Amino acid sequence: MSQPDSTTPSLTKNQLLVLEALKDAGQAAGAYQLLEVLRDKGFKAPLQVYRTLNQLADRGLVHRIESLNAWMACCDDHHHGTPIFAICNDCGNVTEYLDHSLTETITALPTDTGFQPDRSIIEIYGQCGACVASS
Amino acid sequence: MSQPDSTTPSLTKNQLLVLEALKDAGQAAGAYQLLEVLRDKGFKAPLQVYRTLNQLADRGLVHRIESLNAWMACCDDHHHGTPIFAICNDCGNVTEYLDHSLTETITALPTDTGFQPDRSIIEIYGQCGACVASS
DNA sequence: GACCAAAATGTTATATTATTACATATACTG
DNA sequence: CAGTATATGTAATAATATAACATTTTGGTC
Repeated sequence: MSQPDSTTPSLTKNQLLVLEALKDAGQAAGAYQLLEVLRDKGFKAPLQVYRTLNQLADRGLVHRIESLNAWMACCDDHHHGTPIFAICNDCGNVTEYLDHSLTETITALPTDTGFQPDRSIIEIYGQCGACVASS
Repeated sequence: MSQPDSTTPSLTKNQLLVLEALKDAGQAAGAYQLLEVLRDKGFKAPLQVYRTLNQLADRGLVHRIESLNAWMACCDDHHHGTPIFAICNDCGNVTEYLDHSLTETITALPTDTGFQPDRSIIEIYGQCGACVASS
């Protein structure tokens, strides 16, 4: 092998910057929110952020939360399977879960109609443990 | 009049117009797309459409497809349970499914962390039967 | 190193989606 | 009818995302 590491083969400078900014955020963050943080590092336009986020998402290093128009660093660099997000109505915190059997159940669902599933989006809203406890 | 029918208690004029436009579309449609259609009926601003779509969604008569920023008329006026959408990568068609047990499985998932699920979003991308057949 | 091609990046402008703020009208309740 | 809540109208603007094109960097080849 010529690559340094098969799970993270040479991220570009921008990819490292965006990934780090997202990890630093500690939570789901919007593209413009990341842009503000990254201006210090020389970022100037939204497209720089969007492009990089999409590149990282293609590698499975970040996920897009569709219902929030936000992005989150993957919980464990480069897993397989469909991530499931639990989003708190009160504090807004997002937690990523993985459940292989659930992924199978879901993707199996529409196949009786000939539908061939590819990828799926699962986002669950509710009240997180901490917010339940303090309410 | 009091209420003509407990399942559809007196929709307002705008609600009827938007719901009909969405049903006529026969597919998921964006808010601005609906606005164009509804200009004939006197609609002039996006907010008129968004407001009405949200009212209809609250009643369960339309659903929002988060990953498409689009809206769809409910498959069977006012069901319970989480709708599941299968979206074709090729033709863009969206089909709504209902699966009560799956809804339970999903909402049960994060409860071991104290998370109290409320509502969930499930959108599956792939190739629909028709597109599989013709490819 | 000189050269080319491919990929990545920079930059400007613009498209698309959604909401805020406030004015007006309509419907329900006592 | 008065008062209130809900629905609606309208204008302005915010928030999110992409198109189009210029430039730079990277990686291979001679």
